Amino acid sequence: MKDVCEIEYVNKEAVEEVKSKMLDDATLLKVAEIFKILGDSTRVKILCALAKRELCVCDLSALINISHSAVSHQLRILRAYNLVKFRKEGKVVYYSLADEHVIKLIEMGIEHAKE
Amino acid sequence: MKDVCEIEYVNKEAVEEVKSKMLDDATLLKVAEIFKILGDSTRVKILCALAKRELCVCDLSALINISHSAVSHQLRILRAYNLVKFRKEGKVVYYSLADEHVIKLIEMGIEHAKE
DNA sequence: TTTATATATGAATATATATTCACATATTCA
DNA sequence: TGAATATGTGAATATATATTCATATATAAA
Repeated sequence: MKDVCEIEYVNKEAVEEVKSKMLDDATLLKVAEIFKILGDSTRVKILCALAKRELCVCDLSALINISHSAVSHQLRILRAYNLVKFRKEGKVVYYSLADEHVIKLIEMGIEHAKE
Repeated sequence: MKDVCEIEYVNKEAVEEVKSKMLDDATLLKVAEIFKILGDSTRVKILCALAKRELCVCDLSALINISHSAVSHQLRILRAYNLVKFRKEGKVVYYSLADEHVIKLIEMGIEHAKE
């Protein structure tokens, strides 16, 4: 790939300039990763719901009309990325947002979506 | 699914309250959609690069070390969502960001990633 | 202790999608 | 016109992942 490009049109200065200014790959990969988490409507719905109020798995299941299992699987992912926290009360597990940061991101997405 | 939930634990008031406050499904789907676009490292790299400077396909290919074809496919997606614009100069097609809005979103993602 | 219920999870399945490959198109230049 | 080059794109492939199903775990209640 690289050697092919040597003999093709490439504005080397431009490429070098941008390369020096760009964030490292690892960071950009992390950026894509967080967006990938937000890039699923079930997870967006869960996060938006939890932004309004603490809810249990069954509530979320009823609210977004999806099986408990599916909700649980998605909550697992959201937990893994520290986007939600939870507390147990007997059999019931209540989920809420880990912090307000995620909502800021989603709100920007909403702005974009509404355009 | 719905009737199963009738006989299970559901805090109906909570669910109704949140449901009334939530954005409609169509909007949330659109939100997830824009995040899905940003949820790929190749596309994030392309957008971050274009945020610095207008670049052609071959430049992008060399910069992020991926085949022309792959870049072209991703640019097609970014074009479809009006995230990038382009101008032709002879054989060469120069791409740039459609607007600064996307970068705001990515910058928030970077903030999150750097935490 | 037995039963019922809320949640979690592994495996299977179905679907989406990123990349590659081959080829098409468009433009420049000899 | 014909060759070279930059980009675009359809099909195939490989991989990721969302959901379902079956089952496990944990807690409460009978």
